[in-house]
Amino acid sequence: MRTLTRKGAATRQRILEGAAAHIREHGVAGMTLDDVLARTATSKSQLFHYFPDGREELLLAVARFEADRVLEDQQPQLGDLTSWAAWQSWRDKVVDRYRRQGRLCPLNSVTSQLGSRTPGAQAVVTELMHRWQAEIAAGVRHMQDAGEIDPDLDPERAAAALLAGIQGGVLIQMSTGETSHLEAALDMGIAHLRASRLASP
Amino acid sequence: MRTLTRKGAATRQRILEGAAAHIREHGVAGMTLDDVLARTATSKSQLFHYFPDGREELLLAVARFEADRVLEDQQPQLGDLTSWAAWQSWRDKVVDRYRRQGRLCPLNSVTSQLGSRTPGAQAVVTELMHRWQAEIAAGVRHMQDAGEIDPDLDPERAAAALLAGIQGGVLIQMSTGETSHLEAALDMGIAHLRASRLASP
DNA sequence: GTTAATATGGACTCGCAAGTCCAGTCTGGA
DNA sequence: TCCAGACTGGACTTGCGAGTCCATATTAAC
Repeated sequence: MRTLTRKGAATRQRILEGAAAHIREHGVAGMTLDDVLARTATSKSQLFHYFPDGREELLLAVARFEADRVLEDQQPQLGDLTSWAAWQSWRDKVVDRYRRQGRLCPLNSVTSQLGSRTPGAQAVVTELMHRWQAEIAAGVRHMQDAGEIDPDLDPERAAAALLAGIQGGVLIQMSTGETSHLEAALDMGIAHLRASRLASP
Repeated sequence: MRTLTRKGAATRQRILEGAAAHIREHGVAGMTLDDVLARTATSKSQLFHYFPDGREELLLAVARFEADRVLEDQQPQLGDLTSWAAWQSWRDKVVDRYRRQGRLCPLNSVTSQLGSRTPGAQAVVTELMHRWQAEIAAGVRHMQDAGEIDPDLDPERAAAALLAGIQGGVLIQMSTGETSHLEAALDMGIAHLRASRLASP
């Protein structure tokens, strides 16, 4: 794949997005290469032309694609956690995003299929978590500078806890279909940040 | 499968535990029925004799098996959250359990394979979450009765948030291999409970 | 001890889905 | 205009793994 013509790039993108859409609807286990071909009006040779390593490479590309969407979907709020109102607005956006997404999490689906071999999938998720945590931590620091959060609180550790709550809330939603755990985790996490200033002298 | 002889029950159990062990090591995607047969010294006909619906039924049985282990592994601490020391002891046990388990979560693996069809798998997880949350909530109520937690706090909601933090911490550990998020979530959740009494008048 | 149900061995079928191959078409630059 | 390399169609191979079948062995109850 030395160079891609405009047409080639478009085809590659069509395959990628078609695979992502199919996975969002049916999960990874319910996706066959032929499904993707049918949905995107392409042929086997095209798929292997743009993804020489076949299914595995395609799944990895989907993982990257979905990982990027996760953070994008939280902007601009996530990048601007500079007031309690902004935090609340971000919280609502996260809940709304995952409520829309429904019971299937493409990223979890893909990574748990690729599993421990193919370290690439885990690397994608790990990087996503780091970037996500960094953005939250930046918000915590900003509120500390504004005197709204106890300056002794470790921003990274607080962000890690909040992030874990989000992940768990989404995971539970995948089984129960309810977002109540996600909401409880976010609300408790934010409440803890707000209360920290009062608790410390 | 009207009645099982003692020998039959033992064989069934051997197959079940063999499958569970294989999944813990290689994930669901890396498990074939022949793998299980080889590992447990049984034959195809035996597997289909005890699990007439084949792979699907076996996976569901593994899910139940693992779900039971999750709560058992937290006892007796989880059932006796009656002092802050007990909470801390439970927290340590949870972290230790998942640190031992490593990067593969059998339950997540199984449910994400069985997916949205086979509602049974989701039901198993949902029930596990409910029981788990109920035990935590009981601990919260106990501490409220003891005057150690703000009585205005909703125990179920607090338990839901704490549970979400645990799930997310474990999920992140599956990618990163680190338990730091799990620890941060637990510590923050418990700290929030402890601080609640001080915050309210 | 007889008999009916239960337990076991292992060969066989069969379909699916990943991946290969080659022949043919299009595109862009010299 | 021409040609090298990019793009496309689709038939074909291949292997794997779930599930079936039947013959045989074992158990338990009477």
